[in-house]
Order: sequence, then structure tokens, then C-alpha cells
Amino acid sequence: MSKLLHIIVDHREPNSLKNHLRKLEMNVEEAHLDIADYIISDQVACERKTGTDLIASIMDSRLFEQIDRLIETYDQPVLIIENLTAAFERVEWKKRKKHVYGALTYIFLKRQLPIIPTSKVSETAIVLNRIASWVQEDKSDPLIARKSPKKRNLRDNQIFFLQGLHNTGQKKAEILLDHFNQSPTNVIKGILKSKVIYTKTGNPKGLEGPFEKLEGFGPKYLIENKKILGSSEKEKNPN
Amino acid sequence: MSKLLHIIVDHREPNSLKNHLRKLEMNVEEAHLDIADYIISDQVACERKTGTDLIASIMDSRLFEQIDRLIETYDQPVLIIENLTAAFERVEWKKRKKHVYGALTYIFLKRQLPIIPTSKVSETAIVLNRIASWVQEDKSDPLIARKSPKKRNLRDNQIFFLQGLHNTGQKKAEILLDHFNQSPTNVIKGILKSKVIYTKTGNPKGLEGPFEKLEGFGPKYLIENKKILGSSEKEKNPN
DNA sequence: CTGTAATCTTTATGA
DNA sequence: TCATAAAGATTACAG
Repeated sequence: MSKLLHIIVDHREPNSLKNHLRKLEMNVEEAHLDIADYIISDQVACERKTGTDLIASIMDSRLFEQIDRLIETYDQPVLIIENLTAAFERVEWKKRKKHVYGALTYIFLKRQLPIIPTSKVSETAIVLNRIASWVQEDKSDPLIARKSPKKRNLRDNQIFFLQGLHNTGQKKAEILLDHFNQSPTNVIKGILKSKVIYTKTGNPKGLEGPFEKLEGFGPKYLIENKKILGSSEKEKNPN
Repeated sequence: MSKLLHIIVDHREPNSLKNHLRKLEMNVEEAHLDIADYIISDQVACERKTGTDLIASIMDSRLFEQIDRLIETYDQPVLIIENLTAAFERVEWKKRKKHVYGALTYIFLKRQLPIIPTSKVSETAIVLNRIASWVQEDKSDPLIARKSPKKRNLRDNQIFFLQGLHNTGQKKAEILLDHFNQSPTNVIKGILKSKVIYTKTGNPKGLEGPFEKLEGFGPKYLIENKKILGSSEKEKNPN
């Protein structure tokens, strides 16, 4: 206990919070921080959001890019949410609970970002103090590395790739991937190999080839995506 | 939105909560659960604790064994803390904040157990509903959803398509498109046809094939994108 | 994030 | 075969 716990605080954070930290006998260093509000070690940084801040930043979808930067920069980021209850007392936000809890769920479930609730600045100070205590005093029990959520797995990357096709979102991308043996290459080949059958009067009648028996994919889909994929090698494709 | 979200609830949980869940149009199955209070999938289970429960179980250190069992049993456990604020209003617990927040810090920092705060049962129900939604519904993660600008010409669509490749933005996509005769199909073929040359010690030395003379595309690029494209079934087809 | 509406495409149906 | 309506996905936008 000889050494003071140390914390770097963004200069825009409220003075009351800084004073609370000093009262907890912490060494408070002020700085201009870009990505987090508090830095406790190379790996551990905290973003503090009041309830109103949180909801506002969800609405204009600024929250998620902030979080992305936080996650990319620190191995152990933490999101402190201060006084969420008060925010819900605003009449215009009463009906936004589903949005807010949906966002929180996304944050911890999909992005693996730890959330810790407090109800006022003094409690936030305590939390920061406890985190610093665990991180800076207890070297014997190193932090577990956070599962990295930003790394997409192969399937997600393949779905992402297939979504580049015309009129293809998550749903169709998954159908295609599953139908073509988890191989986007085979999807491409399937598109190129399939042909559109026309009636005598020139209207599309149906499909022939790998896409023949696939529900939800019609002539228009093939025509548009053949265009995107372009001709293979030599021949020019009249349309 | 067609299928009901499903949740298994421990029979000892309050009826008000179950009713809230039903009001959210969830299929509520009651059961005797040993380790968690709510089960949302094989992997996802929730423990719900009111603030007073939480503090009491911290005091007699019963909390940590509960948590350990939870973590051992489920891949993605969640701790829902309901109305922590109220608990601190108890006079005898006013001075325990350091203790409580220390425990919470331990829980998310060392145990990696996500914490989610609510202030009443109705909100807890919303949280459970949102978790079920993310787990059971097939919704597109913003991480893998591709934003697609609206109407564009062919070249833009092709560039957009190629941007689905690993480590490929606007710039690389254009280079590829121009180099491979305005044909994304040829780009794909080029990736599949190119080979990575290794040194005797197993380090990537260079490239061989269509990508050989392309600046800015190295072994890593090829390896990652071969993975995304997947293996192609070997078949001869006159196209 | 969530919800809703507008848009596009496929698919089913009847003439 | 054509025309139209119903069903499904994707895209756009607002709160």
C-alpha cells in the first residue's frame, strides 16, 4: 500500500469526480484524452457515460463508433454508466427502454465490452478506484485477455463478402453460403453457370442450372449479378 | 418476427416478471433450475439479483460460488442486477459501497461476467427479451452488415462488391478492377490461381501468378482472401 | 439500437 | 403467356 494508485483523467471530466478520486488518495493526472475518459493502465481504460449521454449517443448512433475505437485501442476497456435511471425519467425517453437495453445487450453480448453501473459521480470514483486497485496492486493474478470481438470469424467474412452482390443482404447471403458448400467461389460459379430461360416473346420464364431449385432467386437476380461479376476472360457479353 | 422468443424461467422467480415476459410476447417455460434463473439458449443464461440480494450474498460470500458455477456451466452467462440504488439507501449499507463495487469490479474484470443494470422487474423483462432477440433471432450484426449506397452504376457496384474482400477498400478495389479487365470474376480467379512462395524456413517469400506484379498485395492478402473465397469444387465446365 | 415505411424481387394465381 | 396480387427481403429513414 505504499504507492498511490494512479489514474489519467481527461481534462473535460467533471471536477467533482476528480476531487472524489483525490479524496480516495489517488494520484490524479489530467490530460487530453481522445478515445477514453480514464486510463488506468496500458490495457485498461474506461469510458464514462451518464444515462442521458448514453441515450443521446445511441439515437444518433455515435455510441458505436466510440465503442469501436475504445475496443480497438485497449485490451480491457470498461464502460461505466452513471445514473441510467434518471435518464428514463425524461418523458420523451420513457418509451425508449427497448432501444437502450437493446444497445446494452449488443454491447456486452456482441462486443464483449464490460458494463458497470453507478448512480452518481462519487460511486463512479469508487469504481475507478477499485479497478485501479485490482490492476495496479494485484500483480499476482493477471487479467484474462478479453475475447476479441472485433475479429470476425470466417463465416461472417464470407457472408459479408456475398452481401456485395446485388439485392443481397444477410438472409440471402446465408442461404447462398449454405447451399453452395460454404464456398463463395462456388456461389460465383453458380451464378455464372446458371442461365435465364426466356419465353418466345422475350420475357424471363425461369432458370436453368445451379440456381434452378433455389427459392427466392429469380431471373432479375441472376441478370444483375452476372453484370456485376463481369465477363470471364475473353468474350464480350451482349445484354 | 414470426417465431416467438423462448425463455426458460426458474419457478421461484416472481410472477410479475413472468407476466412482463408474456406481455412482451415471449414463450415462457417454467422449470426448476439449479444454477441460473433464466435460460435463453444452451450458451446463454442469466442470474438475476436484486440489489439487496446482491449485497447480502457478497457479505456472506455466497455470491462467488454461485457465479463460479454459472460461469462453468454456460459459455455466455449474464448477471442482471436489479435496483442496486435502492439497496444503498439502507442505512446499514451506506458505508459498504467500496466493498460492493470492489466485488462488482472483481466480477467483470477478473471473472469476465457481464453485468447489466436495471431498476425494476419490468426493465429486467425487457433485458431478457432483448437478449433472447439477439440470441434467437437471426438479425444482422452491424459488424457484418454492409451499408449499401443506393443507385449506382456498374463500376460502382463492382467496386462495392470487391470491397467485401479482406483488407480491401475503395482504393484496392479499383486497382484490382482495372488490372483484371473490369471483371470481378477475373479478380476472383486471379486470387485463386496465384500462389504464395515460401522460403525453406517456412516464411512467405513472395507471390507467383497473376498477383505477382501487383504492388500492394502481399502474401497475407492472398492467404486471407483465399480463405474467404473458399475451396472451389474441381470441375471442368466450358463456360 | 428499434420500428416503420418504401422498394424491389420472386412466387402464386387466374384469365 | 400475361397481368396482377401476395409474400419475402432489402434498403431508407426517423426517433
